[in-house]
Amino acid sequence: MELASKYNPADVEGKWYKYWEDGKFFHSEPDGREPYTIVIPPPNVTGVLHMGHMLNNTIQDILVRRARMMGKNALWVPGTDHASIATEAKVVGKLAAQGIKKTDLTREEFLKHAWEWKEEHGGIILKQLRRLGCSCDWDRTAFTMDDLRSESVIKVFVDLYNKGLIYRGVRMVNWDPKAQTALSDEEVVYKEEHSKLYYLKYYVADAAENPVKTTGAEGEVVHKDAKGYYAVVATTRPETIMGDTAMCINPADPKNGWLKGHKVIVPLVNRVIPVIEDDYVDIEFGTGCLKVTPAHDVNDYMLGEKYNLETIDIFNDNGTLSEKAGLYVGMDRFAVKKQIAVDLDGAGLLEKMEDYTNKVGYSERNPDTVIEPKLSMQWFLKMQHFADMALPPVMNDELKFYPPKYKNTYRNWLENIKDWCISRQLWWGHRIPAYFMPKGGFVVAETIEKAVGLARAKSGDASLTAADLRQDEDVLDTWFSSWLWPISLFDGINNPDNKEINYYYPTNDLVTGPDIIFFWVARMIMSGYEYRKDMPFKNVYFTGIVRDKLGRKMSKSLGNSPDPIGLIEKYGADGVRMGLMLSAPAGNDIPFDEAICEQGRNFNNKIWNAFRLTQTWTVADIEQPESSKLAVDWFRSKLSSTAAEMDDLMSKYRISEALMAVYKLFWDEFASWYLEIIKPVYGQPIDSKTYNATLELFEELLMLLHPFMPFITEELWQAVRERKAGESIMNQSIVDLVKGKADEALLAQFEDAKQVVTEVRSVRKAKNIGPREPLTVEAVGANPLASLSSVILKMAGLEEIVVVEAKSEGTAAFMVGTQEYAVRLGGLIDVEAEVKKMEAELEHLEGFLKGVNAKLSNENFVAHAPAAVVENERKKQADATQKIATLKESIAALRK
RNA sequence: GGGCGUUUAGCUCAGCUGGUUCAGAGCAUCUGCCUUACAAGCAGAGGGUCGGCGGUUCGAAUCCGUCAACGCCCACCA
Repeated sequence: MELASKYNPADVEGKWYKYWEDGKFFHSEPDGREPYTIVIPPPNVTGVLHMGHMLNNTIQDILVRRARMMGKNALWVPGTDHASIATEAKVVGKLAAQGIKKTDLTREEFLKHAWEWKEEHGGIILKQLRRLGCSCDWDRTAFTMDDLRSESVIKVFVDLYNKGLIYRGVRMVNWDPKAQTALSDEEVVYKEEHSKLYYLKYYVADAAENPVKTTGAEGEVVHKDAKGYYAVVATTRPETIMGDTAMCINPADPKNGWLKGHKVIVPLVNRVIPVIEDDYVDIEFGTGCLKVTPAHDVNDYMLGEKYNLETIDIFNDNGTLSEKAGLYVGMDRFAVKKQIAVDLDGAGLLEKMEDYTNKVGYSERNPDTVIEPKLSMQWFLKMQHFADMALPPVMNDELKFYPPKYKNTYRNWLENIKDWCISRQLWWGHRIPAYFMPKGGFVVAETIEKAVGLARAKSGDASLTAADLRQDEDVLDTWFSSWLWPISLFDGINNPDNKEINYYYPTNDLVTGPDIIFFWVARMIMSGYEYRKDMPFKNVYFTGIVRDKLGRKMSKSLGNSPDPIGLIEKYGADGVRMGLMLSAPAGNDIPFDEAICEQGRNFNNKIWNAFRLTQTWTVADIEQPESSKLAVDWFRSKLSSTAAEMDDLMSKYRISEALMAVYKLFWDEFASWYLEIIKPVYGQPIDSKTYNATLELFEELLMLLHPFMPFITEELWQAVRERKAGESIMNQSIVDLVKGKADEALLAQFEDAKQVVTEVRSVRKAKNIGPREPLTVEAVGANPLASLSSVILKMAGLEEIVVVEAKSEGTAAFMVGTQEYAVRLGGLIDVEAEVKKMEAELEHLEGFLKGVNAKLSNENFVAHAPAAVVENERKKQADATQKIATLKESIAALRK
C-alpha cells in the first residue's frame, strides 16, 4: 500500500467519528463497573463554538476517553442551555429586523418564534463538538427546557416554596431597561467610567420659621447667597433628583452641623425634603451632603427604610422618566442627564462640576445597557441555608478545586451570600408556577389542576376553576435550571431513587471556567446537597481564559478569535486539540497562537510517518540482531515508566504535562532512538521478532496518545493489523501499560549509551567527519556500557569500541559520568582546540570542586546536614577529583 | 478599599514540604545536512546572576519581610 508522506486529517476524521457514533461506543448504561461521569457545561442552545468551548471540551474529552481506557464505565452527557435572557434578546433582535415588536405579540406567538429559532440554531454547537472528536453519549442529549428538565425545575420551585425558602416581595433589584427584566447581582458587570460629579444647591426651605443658626465652630461650612442659605450636594446622577425625598448628613460632620433639623428644597423640583442624619454618610466625600433617592439607589433605599421616607419611582421600565418624575416625562434617562445639567446651570442651581471616575453596572447579557437599581416585585431564594451546606465540603477538600486558589473566591462569596433574585420578566424560560386568585393571594403548584385544588382550599371558594386563576407572567433565571443539571440529567429530581441517578451521581469531574463559579458551580453544589445530600461532582477543574497572543480576551469586536472549525480544517482536530493542550496549564490563562497548532499537526505527521516506515519493511524469518533485542527491552521499560508518569500527572490534572510526556516518548525515544536502532539497512528485511514487537509497541503508544488525539490514533490502530468489526482503539485497556514495571537500571544505562552516541556525533560535526565514516572509540580503563555496544556501534556509526589502558595520541576525549571515552581521529586531531576544550572543562570542574570542598570543610554543614546529603557531597567531591585528574593527564599527554 | 494570584532562557511554562554533580522542558534561534519514514524532517549547538532589596539558615529559585510591575475576584463612598 502506498501511503502519502503527509497525514491528511480530512480523509479520516469524518469516517471514524461516524464509526464511533454508529457503533454506539460513546453510549453508557449502568453496569457493574465503576462509573466515570462528566456532565457538559451546557452551551447556549443558539451559540456557536468559540475557542473557550474548544479548550473546555477538549479537556473533557481527554478525561473521559482516558477513563474509558482505564476500564471505567465512562459517560459524558451532552446538552444545551436555553439561556433565557441571551436567547430572548436574539429572538427579539431577529423579530425587530423583520419589523415585529415583541410588545405586539402575545406570549404564545413570541414563544412560537423562539422555539422556531431554537430548532433552527440549536444543535449547531453540538455538531461542532463532533468535529472536535468529543465522545459524548448523544443518545442522552438534553436541553434545559425539555420536558424532564422543565418538570424538575418546576418541582424544585414548588418544593423550595413549600419549605419557605422561596419568597416574593418588593425589593431593590438590578433592572435591565433594555431587556426589561430584573437580574441577579451576579449578572451585573461593573465597569470603570469617566463621568462628572455635579454639585447642586439645595436651598434651606424653612429659614423663616426656623432660623439658620451657624455656630462658627471650626470646620463649619456655610453657603449663603442672595437667595438665602443652601447646602451643596455632590452627585453623579442629577437626573434622579426628582426622586429625592431627603437629604442626609453625618451627625458628626462639623461642616454641615448647621443643617440639622432643617428642611431643604430639591432644585428645579422645588419639593421640600427633610435633612436627616446618619453615620452612613462619608464626611470626606464631596461636601458631606447626600441626596437620598430611595427608589433608585440601593443605599438610599436602605436609608429610606430606616427613616420611613417616601419612595418616588421616577423611571418607567424602559428607562424613560415616568409621570411621577413630574419633569422630563417620557425622556430617556441619559437625555435627561444631559438636559438637567443645562437646566440646573441656567437656574443657577449648579455650583460646579468635577471630573470623576466611578463604577457603573452593566448587564452581563446586554453589555451596552446600564443597569438601573429599581424597586420591584420579584421572587427570591433564601441563600443562607444553601451557603451553610455548600461551604464545608469545598473548604475541607472533600470536593476538590483545581487549582485550589479558587477556594478563596468561593468562600468569599458564600460568606457574604445574598438572596438570589430568581424571577425574570421574560417569556423564554420556565414559567413560575404561581397562580393568583381572583380575590388576591396566590398558590404555588406543579400544575394548574393542583393549583385549583390549593386555591379552593385557601380561598374557601369551592367554585374556583382554572380559568379563574392567573399564572405569574415571569420566568425563572436560566441558572435556576442549570443548577440542577447534574441531577436532572439523570432524572434525579422527579424520580429520586432511579437506577441512573444512583449509579452516575455524584459525577467525577466538572470542567468549566472560573467566570461561572458563582452562577453555576456554587449553585450546583448547593442543589446537590439539598436534593441528593451529596456533592454533584468530586473535582472541579477550572480552565483558564483563552486569550490571543497579545494577552487580550478573544472577542467579536476585536476580531481576534479564530474560527474553530477553520482551525480544524487547517490543522486537523487532533492538531488543534494538541495545540490547545500544549499551551494550557491548569488555571492559567492561555495565550493562544495559531502557530502552536502547527506543532500539533507536525506531531500527527511524525506519527503518520513512523507508521509509514513500518509499512516499508519486508519481514523475514532471520535472526534478531542484538541491538534490536536491546532496543525492544529498553523501549518496553521506557514506555512503562512514561505510562506511569502520565498516570500520575493526569491524576493531578496536569494534562499538558502528561501530553508532553507522551509527545517526547514518541518523538524523541521511539522515533529518534528506537526506530533508528531497529531500522534495517535499506533494502534488507527485518526479523519477525523485532517487527512484531515494534507493532505492539506502536499500538501501545497509540493507546497512550488516543485520549489526546483520537482520530489519527484510531486510523493507525486500525491499519496496524486486521481488526474485527466493531473493534476500536477507544475501547482498549491501558491499565496494564500504566501498571507495567520498568527496568530502571537498564533505563539509566541506556541514557549513558545515548550520551556516548551524542558525544561521538558531536565530535564528527566538529571535525567535519561524515556520519558514515567508520570510527573507533576507546574506553579508557573499562567499558561499563559493553552490554550495549551493539546499540552504540550502530547509532554512532562506529567500527568498534576498544578498551585501552591509556588512550592513544590523536584522540578526542569526552566523559560520560566518570568514565572516559576517546574517539580515534588519526591525523584529524587539532591539538590546540582539544586542549582548549579540556582546559575550559577543567576550570569549570575546579570551580565546582572548590564549592563542594567549602561545603565539606564547613563544620556546621557536616554537623547539621542530613547524612545522605553529606554523603552525596562526598561523592561529588570524589567524582570531581577523579575527573580533574583524568583531564589533567589528558592535557599533559596532548601537550607532550 | 479589601482579598487572591503571578513575576525562572526570546516566547509559554515545570521546578512538591530548602540540599540527589554549577537551574529543566517545549517552541523559537544558530550551525551542518534533500542520509530512500518524515525538510510539517535529521544531527549538533548556544541561551537564564530564578523581578529588586533585606533577613532566617551550614545551605534559598524554593522559607520570612519589604518594595515594584502585571493580572484576577469581591465591595453600598453618592
